Amino acid sequence: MERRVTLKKVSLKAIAQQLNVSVSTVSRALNGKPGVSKRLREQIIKVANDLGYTPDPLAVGLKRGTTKLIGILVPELKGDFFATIVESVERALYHLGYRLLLCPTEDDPKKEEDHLKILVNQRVDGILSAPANFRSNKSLYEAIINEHKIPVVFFDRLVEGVETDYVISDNEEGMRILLEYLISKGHRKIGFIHPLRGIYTSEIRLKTFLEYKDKIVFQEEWIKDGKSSEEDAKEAFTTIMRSKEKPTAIIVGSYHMTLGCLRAAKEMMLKIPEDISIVSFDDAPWNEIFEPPITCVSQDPREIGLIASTILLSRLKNKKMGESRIQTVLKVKFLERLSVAFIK
Amino acid sequence: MERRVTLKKVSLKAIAQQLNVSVSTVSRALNGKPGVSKRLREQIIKVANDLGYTPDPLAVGLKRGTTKLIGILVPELKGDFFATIVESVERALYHLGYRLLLCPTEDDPKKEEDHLKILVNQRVDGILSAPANFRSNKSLYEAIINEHKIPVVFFDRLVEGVETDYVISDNEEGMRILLEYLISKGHRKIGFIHPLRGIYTSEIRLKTFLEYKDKIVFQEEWIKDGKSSEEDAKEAFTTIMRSKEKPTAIIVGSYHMTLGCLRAAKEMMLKIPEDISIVSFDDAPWNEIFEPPITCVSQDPREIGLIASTILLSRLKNKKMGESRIQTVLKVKFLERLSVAFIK
DNA sequence: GTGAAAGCGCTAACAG
DNA sequence: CTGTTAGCGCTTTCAC
Repeated sequence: MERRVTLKKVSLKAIAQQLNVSVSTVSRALNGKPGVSKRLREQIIKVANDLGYTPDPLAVGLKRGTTKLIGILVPELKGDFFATIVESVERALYHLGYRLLLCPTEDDPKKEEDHLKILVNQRVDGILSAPANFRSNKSLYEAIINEHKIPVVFFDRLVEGVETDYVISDNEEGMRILLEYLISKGHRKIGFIHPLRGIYTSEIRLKTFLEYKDKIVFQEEWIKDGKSSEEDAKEAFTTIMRSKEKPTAIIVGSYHMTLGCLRAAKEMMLKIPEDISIVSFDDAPWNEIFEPPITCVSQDPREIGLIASTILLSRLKNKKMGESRIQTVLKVKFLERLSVAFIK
Repeated sequence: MERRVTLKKVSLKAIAQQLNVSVSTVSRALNGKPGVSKRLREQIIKVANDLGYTPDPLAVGLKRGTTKLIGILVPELKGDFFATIVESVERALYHLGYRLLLCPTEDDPKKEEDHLKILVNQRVDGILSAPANFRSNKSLYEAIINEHKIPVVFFDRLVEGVETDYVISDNEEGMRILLEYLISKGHRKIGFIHPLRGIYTSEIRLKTFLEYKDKIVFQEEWIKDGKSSEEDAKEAFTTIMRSKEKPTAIIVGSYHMTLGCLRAAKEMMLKIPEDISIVSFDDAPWNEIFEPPITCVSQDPREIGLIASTILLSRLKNKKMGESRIQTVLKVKFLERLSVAFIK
């Protein structure tokens, strides 16, 4: 009794003809609109099922202006964090009939802009975005929200000044935890390899780091832009560790870059934590398996994805939730492992 | 001289009115169709640019039956391999104006089926798929290809018997390399934790492993279904290493599962490779950083994505390439590192 | 070379 | 309750 597997193009018209009724009646019946006799409605539904009817989303979209498409902008997919968020979002939206238009930005505001314009053009119902830059594309986002009335929810990052929903982690707190921990372990000479400048999380973490200027031994050469990439972080790490005066600990601003730093340490035959202590932003499955396991502050990407989806969904349902913004800041979790030495 | 950032709904009609010509002329002009005077065409193009016109993809799709949408089915995003493929595909298709509809299947044929039906319904122009199962959904795929005429390109995996393009890796060869290597290192007691049964790569690797039955010490309890998951692999590994008679080496059928095995080894205080040798399918950035670095056969996800996209693109261009199928089998690369001991 | 008209599949007034 | 009509934005005959 297998369901027909080959759903040939069957339109409202086909159903209408088969029952000798008009297309509009069929439309009403199938959409649960009032104004169709119970008996006829049931017949129509039956025929529709038998024929394997599914509405043409293009036609519906054209007419109704709603596409059941959600655009999701992420800098990248590699490296578990954003991948997990996207998976989580997909699971939350899937059963409600929404589909994901995937837009990797590579942290390039220009590519982000292109994607955004296309999403508007495609008439997506909503947009989830981890923006490439905390300043760029501000007016574009505002136009999308205010003029095109497409709900936008930021996650992990945001664009400063854009009034909309978001779910991010407490990056200040994350940096403070890491710093306080290192200090408590006796470290004063502390370096920071931060993510690509311009990214919201990079700016916040850097800003918070700089607030500790006086509590630590501050040295310009120990602060480097790892550009969110494994290679650049590797180079940054190497440079720092080659300088005359070395730090005793380095804070690494993201999981990709942690890989780069570990690679560099390995090549330089540096023992962690004996020769250099390392702590990192973001956890990953392999962090725990490394020798030594890496101490870090972590965010839960699954939760971020779920919350972002939930917020978007409520906007979608409730077009007129008005000005009340849902802005969530998640606590980070501190995972103490073995990558930090105690300094006397 | 910034480009207008807020492209309000501007249609062909708007342009037509502004120049006092008909909509059809504008359409022709903008689509480079013959039958418009050079002068008029230029004017139209200018006005279109000034107004920031972009064709409505829904309307175009409805009319022309082409949507510039590509569906991509992957089991998951976590873990770099498929994430990198998707990124690579996106980069290849992006500049040609194609967008990705992301469909994570979680290796569930039912979810795969749902996604496929929706993709057909959405009238995607093409489908890239790493199918969840080497048998399921065969007739659905065939219907999509033959009846709906939507080109399908399999990557990494395929569905047996479905006549279409694909790009996969040489899994038999991969398994042979691993096995021969272990044997050359003196191993005879070899276990295998394979990916979820039913997945193409799992079946092939298992089949090839079994062909070595007579050249190794074969033991049922050393072969386990790691279900492509970290947890299941961890449990499988633990069980195997608790059995009375232990293998000296274990082949792990995918990168996720490698993490699980390493975790298990750590918990059981097993030293690699002294207590147990490990080799793995698929490489990952962290494989090299582990202590010891993991010996493996690897495929290049970037290349897989690129080839798959290229094939699809040529199908899209050349609807009538006819029966000639492009079926690519990529060589795997063997990366010898330090996770295998030499057994006298 | 250009315009008018039909229609893709659907929804939503407006009439009966 | 049901059918007719119009139209979403675009492409594509078919006339002129």
